[in-house]
Amino acid sequence: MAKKQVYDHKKIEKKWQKKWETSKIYKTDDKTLKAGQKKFYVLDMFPYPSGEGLHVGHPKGYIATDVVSRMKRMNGFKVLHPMGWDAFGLPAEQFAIKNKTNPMIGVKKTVARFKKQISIIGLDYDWGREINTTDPKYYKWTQWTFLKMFDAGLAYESWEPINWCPSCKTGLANEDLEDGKCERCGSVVEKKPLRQWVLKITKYADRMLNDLETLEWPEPIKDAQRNWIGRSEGSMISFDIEGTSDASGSEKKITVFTTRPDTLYGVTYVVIAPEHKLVLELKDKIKNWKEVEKYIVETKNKTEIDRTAEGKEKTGVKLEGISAIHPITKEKVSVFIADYALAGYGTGCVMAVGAHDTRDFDFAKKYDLEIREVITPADADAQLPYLGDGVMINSPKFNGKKNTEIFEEITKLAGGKREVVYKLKDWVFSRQRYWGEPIPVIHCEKCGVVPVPYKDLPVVLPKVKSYEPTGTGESPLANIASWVNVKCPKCKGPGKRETNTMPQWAGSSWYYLRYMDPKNDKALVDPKKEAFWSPVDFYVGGAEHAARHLIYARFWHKFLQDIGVVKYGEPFKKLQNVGLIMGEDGRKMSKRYGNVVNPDSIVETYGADSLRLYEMFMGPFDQEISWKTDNIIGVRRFLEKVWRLQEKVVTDKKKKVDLDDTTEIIFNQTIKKVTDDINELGFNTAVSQMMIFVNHLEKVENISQAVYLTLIKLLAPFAPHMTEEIWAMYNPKGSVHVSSWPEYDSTKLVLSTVTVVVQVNGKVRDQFSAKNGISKAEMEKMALASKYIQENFAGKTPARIIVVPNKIVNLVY
RNA sequence: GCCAGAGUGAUGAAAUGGUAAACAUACUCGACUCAAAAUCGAGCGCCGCAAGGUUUGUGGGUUCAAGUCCCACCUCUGGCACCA
Repeated sequence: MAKKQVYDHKKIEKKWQKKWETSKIYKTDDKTLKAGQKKFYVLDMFPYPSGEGLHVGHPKGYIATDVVSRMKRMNGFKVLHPMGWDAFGLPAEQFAIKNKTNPMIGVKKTVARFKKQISIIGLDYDWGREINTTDPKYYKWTQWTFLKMFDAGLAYESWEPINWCPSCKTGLANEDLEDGKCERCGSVVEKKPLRQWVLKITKYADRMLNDLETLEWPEPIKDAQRNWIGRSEGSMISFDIEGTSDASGSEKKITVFTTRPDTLYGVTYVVIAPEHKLVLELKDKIKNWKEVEKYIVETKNKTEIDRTAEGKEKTGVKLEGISAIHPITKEKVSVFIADYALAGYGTGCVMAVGAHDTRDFDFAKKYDLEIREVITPADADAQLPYLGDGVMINSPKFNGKKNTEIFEEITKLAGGKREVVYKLKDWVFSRQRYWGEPIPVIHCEKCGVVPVPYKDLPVVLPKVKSYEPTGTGESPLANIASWVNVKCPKCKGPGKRETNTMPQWAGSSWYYLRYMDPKNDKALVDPKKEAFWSPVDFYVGGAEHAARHLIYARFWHKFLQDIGVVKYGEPFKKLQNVGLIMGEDGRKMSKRYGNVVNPDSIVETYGADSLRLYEMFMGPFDQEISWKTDNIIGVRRFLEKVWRLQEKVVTDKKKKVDLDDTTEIIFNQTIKKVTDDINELGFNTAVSQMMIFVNHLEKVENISQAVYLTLIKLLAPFAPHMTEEIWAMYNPKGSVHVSSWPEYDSTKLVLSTVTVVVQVNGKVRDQFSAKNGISKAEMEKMALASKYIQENFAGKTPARIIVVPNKIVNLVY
């Protein structure tokens, strides 16, 4: 190659980013969608555009999806790789409060900044599909889906307690609390019940659980979802409360849910959650009511964090004067309230078996209650509480049986029934804040809750003077009389708009569908486009969304399936988590620690291609790794080596360049490894394989154009700018990014000569080279003839010989 | 407390049960240079002058062979809703 140019990343990257923009090579073509076409929808969890801008950790996932999408495009797939903004939520609102400007303005600025930072990295997004959850044209459909849920009876109003800071006069999320105190002002946080909109996500618990099996997700994430949904099979069993029979003779009951009905004979007391309504109903019979009431108040003022932070120490109060009747033995058992029972799970009541449950054991020990063993452990040394399986004792009719085999029978005997219970709670879907989608309903004195007619959507967020919380717990929207007061769509009488807004999760629960058809004003998504692109083939984002975002989106999707908007039952077929990039000091990148590195400066100094390559090379993709600017020089050197290889490329077509054996093998191995590794997200090893190949090519005198351009193709997804520049030198028209992905010759992956290791008792002692495919017998012979064996074991016959073809002969003496 | 993940050179790391440390950074020495940078070459787990020995958090086990599988433990990271 005659031309000797320096690798000038600034010039090259600017030039191609511009060219790609004008040539639109990354535009997703959906004019002609046919069923048989290969499609690949690859998606990043879209960012919240904060004022701080991007640090080098953010683009790691974007670069990975970019590498994958570029390879898929070269493989002949129709690729959908979009980007957008999840821009509702607190930070923009707080910015607005501070600057007294509409959050829309702040969002515009931060989006522009983010987009610029993302753009200089050279990602192949189709920006024609950019979406923003705060755009009324977008949230029209968020509101539309809410109305559909309302129509389906899945949205209801309920009084739910929130964490309330009496000094800031706002509601707080659990994460805004520190030891039960407001993170910002330190006041003790109270529980305050507010009227909320709630979505019946629990209706989908079973489906969400079962369909997990169909997903190619990391097992830990599936586990997190299973735990979040928390299905348990158990028994509902009732204990009569002594002396509470009414006129008809039936008594008040304490109904417990238990996963261990087999331990029923071991019940020595019963626990009711302090906030359970049954406690109030029993008020007149409780002799120590004052004490009980005090405990209830204490519990109420504890936040959930507080309640859980207490760790092992169990507290509770005995309800004096109250006894429950054991449903089988008819024995009297005492009744406690204790905050380790939660009203929100199961029935809110627990049957306590000190001998076979850790919490019950701790509690029984503390209050000196009887502990009655009903299962003999398989292991005689086992200590109480014994949680495992065994043989029943102290349980008439069941003694001698295995505990695992009596669940049904004992439940029946106790007059109970088997039931399935979920941990999953319905989704509290309203926020008393300004910066969110207005919930599209109207409250009418006569007609009650009336949905806004579909034709009136979107209900646009009005401009207000103050974005501050009102102090009453209501959204700032409540202060805008002109917006709040409307006619009831039904009776035309006076009505008031709902002033609660939706949580940030709403917009992100379905955005992947909007990318398929971003400009559609008639429907959430065109059914043909949905049918073609669904599901998302590959979804990448942080593991912190394992439970919340991914549960909400799956719920939302399944609802849309039920009303016929989507056909496929799951939104995200394959999921991969990005490992965080930490600061050089090993801590999270944050302004607070002063360890933030911006991509802009790295791109300036080393180039976007080096940044991309480094983030892919630095380690396993899903692992958390510390950033190290010093190490970028390694991938930069690699790119320069690739660039310099041009000097060895033979362009004269008459001159034939033969591949020597070794080069040919490494060449084919490299194609295979890079292809396989990208598919399996082993980006770091894909890069190192290319390094090995390039290091080898440096030792070779001449390189054929075909081999060089194949290398360029393999490298193109990682370093799109430099490879495009090199490609253009040999192919003035076209782009490497729409060229075809290389294939390897599977007959040329192994050298004709292999090194065989001679081991004695598993330790390496000698080695010899042999022809690839050498027979086992031949290997054995050569091993016995090796120098080490001759010198140390001559004449001795090994007790055993293990031969691993082409690799190892292990002699056992 | 529960759930999940991770412990390998100075550092980031690699390794279908089959030669541990590929690739890269840092470092040392050398070549080129008046010099420096860049580049190239050599070395680089630990002990040892060497021969050799030894090494994947700790302790056991399975196996001809263990970083990899099993059991127990320790440490770190992330998540959590004491879930009956």
